[in-house]
Amino acid sequence: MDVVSPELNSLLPDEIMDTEAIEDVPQSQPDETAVQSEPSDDTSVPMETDTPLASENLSLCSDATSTEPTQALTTSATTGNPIAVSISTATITTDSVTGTIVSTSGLQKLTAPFTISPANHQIILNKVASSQATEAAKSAGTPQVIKQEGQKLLVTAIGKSGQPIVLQLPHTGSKPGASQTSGDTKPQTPQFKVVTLGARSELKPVVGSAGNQVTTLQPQQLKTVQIAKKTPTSSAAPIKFIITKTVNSKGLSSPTSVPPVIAGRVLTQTSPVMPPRTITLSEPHNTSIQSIAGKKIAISPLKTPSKVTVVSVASPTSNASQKSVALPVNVALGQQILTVQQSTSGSPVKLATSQTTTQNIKPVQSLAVGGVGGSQFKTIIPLATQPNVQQIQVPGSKFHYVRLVTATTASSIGQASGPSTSSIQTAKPMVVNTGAVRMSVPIVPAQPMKQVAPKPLTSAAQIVTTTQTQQRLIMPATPLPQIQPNFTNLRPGTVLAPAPGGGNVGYAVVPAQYVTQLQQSPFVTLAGSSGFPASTGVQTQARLPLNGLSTAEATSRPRKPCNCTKSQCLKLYCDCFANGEFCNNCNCNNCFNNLEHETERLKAIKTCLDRNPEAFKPKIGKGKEGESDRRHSKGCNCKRSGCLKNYCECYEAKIMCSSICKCIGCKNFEESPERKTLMHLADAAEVRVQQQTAAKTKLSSQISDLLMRTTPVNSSGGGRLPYTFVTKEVLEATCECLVEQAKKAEQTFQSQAEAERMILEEFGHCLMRIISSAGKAKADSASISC
DNA sequence: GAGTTTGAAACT
DNA sequence: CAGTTTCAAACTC
Repeated sequence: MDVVSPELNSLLPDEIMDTEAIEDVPQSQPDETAVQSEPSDDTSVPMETDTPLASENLSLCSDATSTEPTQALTTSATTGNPIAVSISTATITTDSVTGTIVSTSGLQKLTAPFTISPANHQIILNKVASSQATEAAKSAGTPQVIKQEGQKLLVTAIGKSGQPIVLQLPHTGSKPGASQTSGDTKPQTPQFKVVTLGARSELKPVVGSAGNQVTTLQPQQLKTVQIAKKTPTSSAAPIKFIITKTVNSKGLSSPTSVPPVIAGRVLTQTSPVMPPRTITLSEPHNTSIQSIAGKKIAISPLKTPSKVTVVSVASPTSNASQKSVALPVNVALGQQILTVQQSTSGSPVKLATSQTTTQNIKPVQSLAVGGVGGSQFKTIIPLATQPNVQQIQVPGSKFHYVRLVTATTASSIGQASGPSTSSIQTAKPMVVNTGAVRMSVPIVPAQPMKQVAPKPLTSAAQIVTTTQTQQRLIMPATPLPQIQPNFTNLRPGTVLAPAPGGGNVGYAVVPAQYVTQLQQSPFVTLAGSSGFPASTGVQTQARLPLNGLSTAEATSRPRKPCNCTKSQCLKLYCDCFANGEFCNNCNCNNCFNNLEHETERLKAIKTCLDRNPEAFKPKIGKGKEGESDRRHSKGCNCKRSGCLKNYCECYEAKIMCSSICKCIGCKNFEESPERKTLMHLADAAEVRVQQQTAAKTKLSSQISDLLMRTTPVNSSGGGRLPYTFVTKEVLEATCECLVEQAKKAEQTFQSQAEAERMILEEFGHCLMRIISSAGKAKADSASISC
């Protein structure tokens, strides 16, 4: 299936996005369990793409055209330690050297022969990002280098610490959007695919050089990379990735059948001759990657294993004990690298990529799921580097969500330049206003995709018109039927996230403040800063659609700041916490509901969920027949308020008590006269307020208008009020008259009372003269007009 | 703004 | 599950 149009493919940026995947070791922290996706854990919130894919395979395969941009997919899994993977450089040359190799540490081996290509087409992933380090690693150890022929693939070390990863990207010869024709000249050049998975934190950069082992690949091969998600629990265990490469040559008929996938750590390409090839690096259980036809990416950690998850998150702590959710999926299409990293709760992990590398990295992620035989699914996710990736934590959810700042994918387009060499650097990611954030909507597996209406990007330069460049946030889906937000109504910056509570969550709106906090958080650092402007998103405070409020309602009103003093904002007493929000601009004391106390917060979330799995679900459910049937999920227990005060959750939600309520003396029912009276009073009060507001507005308008109209005008005296004639000069003259009159009284030795009388009398005369003048001017004006 | 009331959440 | 305590919001003055 072609999800992505060829044009879109052409738009794919040449740059490679730095990717990092962190996997935590679950063992160290007890808290982590709640947060991370565990392989077979049902409780985890599934993150799904809008459209679930049937296959779990992620294929990064370009169509047969050699012009396809190379794609690199990298995923690294660390064991507890934060991993920094940086792609320092990616050079693509037109050389069509066949072959790629992969030699990783002993565990991973590529048996398939590859021709070794020199330094060309190399992508280096290194933790440190220093070239020196890479060199050292190279010399010292067993560098893993995968070289492929033109447009071919790179593979990376997986799960081996200390193993340098070198990716060599065969050059396609043309950048997307740029002169592609040049690349087409080599039809047989196999398309390049890069897959790096499961690398541990200790990945050492290795520069792929000619000397490395190479397995020869058949030219004209279509390669599909499949990466399976790593189970978080297997921290020490080698990560298995599935990389499927399907080789397809343009000229040759690509086999439509998918080649057998080889699972295991070992990358093998057995028969070089065989056109389709599959390399599997994956763990058997979970594959987090899926392709979505709708160009949507979904992350479903647990429940829907067959889904593609693309998330890049910086994990908050440097703490090695963190668990990491193995969501990392990297797929690269066309010279794009998708990096997914997810960390678990725990302390924030800082991901640092070398400056050098980050510069060259493009913030675009592309996910391709693929079909064999040239079918392509592509999901392009613009990723921004460090400032652009932001972590979002939702209570109850076991995932950290990443907010992707919009980046322009079009950079490649703008680059008319060099087909032969596409430097990753060329396109600098444009950080678009955060308001343009686009999110993918969590979806229940069976549900149709939902997506937030894309918002036009406003980035200044290098913007591709394609909508796919927009940012998206991927989140787990949960079934909250009552919350079927109209996503189009969401404000920019609003993030959709699973309602905490897991299980059956439908949709939840996560306030953009999360993003804000994330932005502000030092922990959220993805790739090294490439000088990208930090996203300065508008922070809309959207609330979870609690209390039966529609999303629009929830988003339209700002959340009230809490005033918690004793709960540390980590109990459901705190509305912020209960709504799955971080405290922001609150009046609370000793607040732990923030990123700085993520560990405690996650623990508290877990505690709440243990106590009540529905704790974070909206209390007001939507009835079957519409809003009128909205009712409190548990019912209220009011005793003294008659359910006619805001103490009552039903009344507060503007719904009537139902049979499940246990309230005493309830007056909050349809026929209740008290309720009707209250409603009338409320309505009357509201009307009164509105009227007052309108009156004030009108009065203000009138005053303004009056002032405008009465402003002295030089042009004519028509319509001018008498006082408008009291100009400065007139005033001065009047004062002089009065002073003169005072002097006169003084000279004549008048009494004080008489002096005052004389002055006042003079003042009266002055006024009369002013008024007379005004009347005369008005008459003149009238006569003129007539 | 301080104090009181209220009922959900938390605890036993 | 019931009773009690804690807590923060709602409310009153």
